Amino acid sequence: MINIRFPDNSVKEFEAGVSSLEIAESISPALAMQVYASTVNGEVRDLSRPIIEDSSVIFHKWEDREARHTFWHTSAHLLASALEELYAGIKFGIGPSIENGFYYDVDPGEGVVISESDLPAIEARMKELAKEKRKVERIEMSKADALKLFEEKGDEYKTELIRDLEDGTISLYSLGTFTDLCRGPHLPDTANIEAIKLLSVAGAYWKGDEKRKMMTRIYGVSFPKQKLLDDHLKMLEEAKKRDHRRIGKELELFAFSQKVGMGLPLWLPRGADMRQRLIDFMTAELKHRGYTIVSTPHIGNVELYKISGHYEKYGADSFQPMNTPQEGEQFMLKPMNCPHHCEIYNATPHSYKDLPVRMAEFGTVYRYEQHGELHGLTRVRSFTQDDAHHFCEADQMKEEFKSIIDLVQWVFKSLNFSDYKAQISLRDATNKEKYIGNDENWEKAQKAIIEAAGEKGLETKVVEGEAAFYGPKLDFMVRDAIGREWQLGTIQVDYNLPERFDMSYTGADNQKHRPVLLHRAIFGSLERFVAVLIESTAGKLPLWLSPDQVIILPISEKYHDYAKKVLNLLNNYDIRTLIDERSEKIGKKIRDNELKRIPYMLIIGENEERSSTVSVRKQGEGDKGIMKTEEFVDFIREQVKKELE
RNA sequence: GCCGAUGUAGCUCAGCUGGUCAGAGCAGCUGAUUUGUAAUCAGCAGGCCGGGGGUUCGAAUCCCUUCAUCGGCUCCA
Repeated sequence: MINIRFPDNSVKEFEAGVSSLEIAESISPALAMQVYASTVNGEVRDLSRPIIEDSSVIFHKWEDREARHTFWHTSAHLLASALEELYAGIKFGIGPSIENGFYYDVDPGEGVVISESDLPAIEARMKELAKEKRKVERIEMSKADALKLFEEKGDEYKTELIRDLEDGTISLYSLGTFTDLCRGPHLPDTANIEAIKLLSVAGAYWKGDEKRKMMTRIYGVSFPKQKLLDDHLKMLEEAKKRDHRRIGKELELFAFSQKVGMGLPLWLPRGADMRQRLIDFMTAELKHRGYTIVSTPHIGNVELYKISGHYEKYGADSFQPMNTPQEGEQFMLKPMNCPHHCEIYNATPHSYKDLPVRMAEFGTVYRYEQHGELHGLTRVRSFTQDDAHHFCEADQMKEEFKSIIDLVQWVFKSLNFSDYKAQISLRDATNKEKYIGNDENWEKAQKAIIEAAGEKGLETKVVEGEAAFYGPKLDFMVRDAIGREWQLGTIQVDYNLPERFDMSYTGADNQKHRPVLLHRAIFGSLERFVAVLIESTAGKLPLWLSPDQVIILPISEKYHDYAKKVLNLLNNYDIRTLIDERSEKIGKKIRDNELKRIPYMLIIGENEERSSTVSVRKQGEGDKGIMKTEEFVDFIREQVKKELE
C-alpha cells in the first residue's frame, strides 16, 4: 500500500500501481469525469500512469492550465492520427499544445497541398476517431529502439528529433494506429474530445530555421463541450471587431495607400489629432522629468551608420543609401535616432556635473521590414519613436534605469494600461558572435537591469538570447486583439555607441571618462502604441484623447441656433465639439454617433433651449439626464482632469 | 523573404459548374420630412470585378504572371 497526499494535506492509502484516475474515481465518479491530468510529486502526468510510491497528487480540472494543455496535446495527436489516415506518406514534425489550442507541423509530401478547404474533412475524421474512444498508451523504449522504429517508418523529422535527445529511455504515445515520440502527458483516451475546430493552416519552417524545409502547420482548438467551443469562437469573433485596422478605418484615424507604398501609414485628421495629443502629453511629462527636447534630420550620412555599427549589422536589409548629385556622397534614411543623438552629445563638452543628460525626440525612422511582416500600424516601415537617450556615469546607470521604469509605469497607468508584461532580454552566452562589446560590460549591464527591475518591484520574465546586438534590454509587452504580443516600451543599455563615437565627459578628477548610454522609448512607436490603444479600448478612447469629445444633436433645425450657442461656449473652454446638423430623426443621430464612439452627446430641443440646459448622453451608456450648460462644461473639465491625474 | 488563402462600387458582401453577372445594403448626393434617446421616405449617382498576359465564339467566373491584403513562419537596431 502507498500513501497519497492531497492538496488539503489529507492522506489516503491506495494499492501501489494505482492510477490517478482511479484515485479520482474512488473519491467521486463526478470528479473523475472532470479531471484531465494530475500533478504527481510536482510533475504533470497522465491520469492513467500508475503510481508506485508514496506521492502527493493534485488533480487538474479544465480551469487549470495543465488540464487544458494535456487536453490539447492529445488533440494534436488526434489531428495527426486523422492526417495519417487521410494523407498517405505524410510525415510529422512537432505537434504541441499552445496557449489557446494546438497545432501539428506536417510534411504532406511532394506536391501535396493541405489548404483551409481541406480542414472540414480532417476535422470530421478527428471527431469520428474521438468517438471511438481510442486509448492513449504510453510506451517506453531505449533511444536506439525508438530510432529504429521511426527510421523504419521513414519519418526523417522524428528521427532527427530523437537523435537530438540524450541517451536513455524515451517515451512514445500511441493513439490508435498513430504512434508519436512524445514526452506527454496525455488524456487516458479521446472520449472527452467532443468539440473540435481546425482554425487555419500556415507555413512554418522546420525547427524554426528559415534555411530548412517549410512544413504545413495546422492550427486547431478543442473542448470537452460544444458550448465551450462556441463561446471560444464567439470570443474570437468579438476580438476581430476590436482589430485596430478595422476601427482605424471606421473612425477615419489612419489609412494606407498602395501609391504611397506599403507599410507607410497616413494619419488622417482625426488620427493625427490623437497622435499629436499623445506627443503633447508625453512632452509635458518629459519636461517635468529633466529631459531636453532635440530634433534631428530624417537622413544621415552612411558614414554615421558605419560608425554606429548599424550599417554593418542591418545595411543590407535597410532602405538602400541614396546618392547625391555630387559623387561619393551617400545618405540613408535613418533607421535609428541614436547616432544623431550621439553627435548632439558630442557637439558640446560635458562635465560630470551635467550628467545625466537626458535627450528626447519624437523621431521618425524608416526600416525596411520584410514584406510578409507588415501588419496594420503595429509593424510598419515608417514610424515615430518617442525616443530618448540617457548619457550617464556608470554608477548612475541603475538610478536612471529605475527612473525610466517609473516613467513607463506612470504613463501606462495614466492610460489605464494594466495588462502588460515586462521582459528582460539577455544575450545568448553560447553564441557571442551575434553581439558586439566585451564580456565585462555585458555582465555589468545585465546585472544593472535585473537589479533595477527588482528594486522597482517589476515582475519580469528573463529570456536569454533576445538581447539587442549591442546590449541587454527590458521590454514592455502587450497583447493585441488577436492575442499577438507586441513590444511597446523598451530600455536598453549600450556601452558600444559611446565607444564608437568616442564620447566623453570630464570627471571630478579632471580626467576624461566614457559615459554609459541608455536607449529608451515609452510608447515605443506612436503607430504601434495607437494600435494597441485602439484595440484595448475597442475605439472608445479616453475623453482627453478622443479627437471629438462632444457632439450636439439638435432635435430639429429649429434648435440649430441654440446648438451653435452651446458649441461656442464649449469651444471657448477647449472642449472639442461638433454639431450634427443633418435633418435626421434624433434616433438616427444617436445611433450614428454612438458608432463613431464620440464620448458625449448633447441632445437639445425645446426644453433645453428654454431652460439653458443640455440633455447628456454618454457613449455606450445612454441617457444621463439634464444639466445646465455651464454645469456640463465643469463636468467635462473635471472628467478630463481626473483621467490625467 | 517563405507557405497557404483572399482581392467585385468609399464600406460590408451576393454573383453556383464561363453565355442579360455587373448586383444588394450602408455611406454619398438631391428632394420631401422638422423629428425627444441606437436606423423617416423617395430618387440619383458610384465599379475597366486589383494590374498584365493567355485559353475561348464569349471571362468577374478557367490558366499563367504581377501587385496588394489576410493567417502563420522567419526577422524585428
